[in-house]
Amino acid sequence: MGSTHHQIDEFKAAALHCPLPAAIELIGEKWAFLILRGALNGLRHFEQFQAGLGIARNILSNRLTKMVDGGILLRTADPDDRRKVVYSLTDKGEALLPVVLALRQWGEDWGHGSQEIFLADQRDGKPVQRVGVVAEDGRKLTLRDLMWVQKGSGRQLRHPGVQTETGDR
Amino acid sequence: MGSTHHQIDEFKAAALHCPLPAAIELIGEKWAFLILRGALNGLRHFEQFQAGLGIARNILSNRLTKMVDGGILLRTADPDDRRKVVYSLTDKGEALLPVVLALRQWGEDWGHGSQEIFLADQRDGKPVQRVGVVAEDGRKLTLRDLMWVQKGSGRQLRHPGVQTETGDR
DNA sequence: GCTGATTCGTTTCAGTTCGAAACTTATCCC
DNA sequence: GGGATAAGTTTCGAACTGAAACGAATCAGC
Repeated sequence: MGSTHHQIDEFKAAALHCPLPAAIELIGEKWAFLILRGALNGLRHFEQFQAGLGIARNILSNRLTKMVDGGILLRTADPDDRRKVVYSLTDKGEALLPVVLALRQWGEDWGHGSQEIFLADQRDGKPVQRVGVVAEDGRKLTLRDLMWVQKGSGRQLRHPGVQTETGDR
Repeated sequence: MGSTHHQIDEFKAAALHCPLPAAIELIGEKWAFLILRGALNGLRHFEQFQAGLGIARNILSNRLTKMVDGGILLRTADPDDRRKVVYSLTDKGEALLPVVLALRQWGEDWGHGSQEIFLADQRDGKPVQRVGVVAEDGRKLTLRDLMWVQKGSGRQLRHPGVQTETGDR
């Protein structure tokens, strides 16, 4: 039972209650994420998503159903044209905006296609701040500034990222 | 050519230069994202990822290679044990922390497994702020507070999310 | 230096998912 | 009524996934 196994166990224990795997089941998939981006940008109908994203119709149908079931999208009949269905974001879906924007900014930063467009505050037209991890006092934090703390006890658990290397013996 | 097609064209034009699809190719996939989470939490070796995530070995191998090729992970020989390989996050990989944290917070907010652990500032042990979209003046913004603006021209392009409904005729 | 265990993969193969195209149903417009 | 449009569903070959077995290199003990 060396350092390695202890670390895996600790990780697995923490992962048991981690909300990430469930979240990833819902939107941690190429098309689901692109559908979400489309919805955030105003796409609302099946044909819009299909033509806009270039996704196969059966896959689109499948993903929309999953996202509706997952509470991200709302499926309603279009009152103006009953052939159409309106897929609109729920509050839960809109709450994913920071995730999408964070990934978008990351992509811009690291050269995955730059952009001649930016997201701005409607009130004054000024660009929004970068999404980031911010301390209570406003300092921008990086991985090495962070630690996990257990609620209640306040016990410090582990530094994410930085290794203790020869930690236990 | 009604409102619908115009909207698709506009979306597709914007999507052409959007960094998201490329970013999603790299980490917009269940296992890649979980590997990233593992790496952010200190996993470094093949066996750690395999046992910690419960991923099939061939898939893990494939994903690690893609993430190394994508510049998110660095593959180095372990100097202390040449059987081992160290997978460590590059700066580009660490820069994904806000994305992971944003998704984690979203999962917590919307009931995908709560957590008795929180991420804190090492300096004072206080929890980090919520990740979000913030205006230049510090106001927290929602989808309806935003608009796209073209760089240079300053031309306002579209409100994300909210529809003009009967916009063009 | 021999033996067995560990680490990081690769190979194999059955099962699942994906995707392009054709098809179906309901609705709209004229 | 007739043609077009919207939202799917069906079909079927290609691609991907995952469990298990296998393989090469290294290590630790003796």
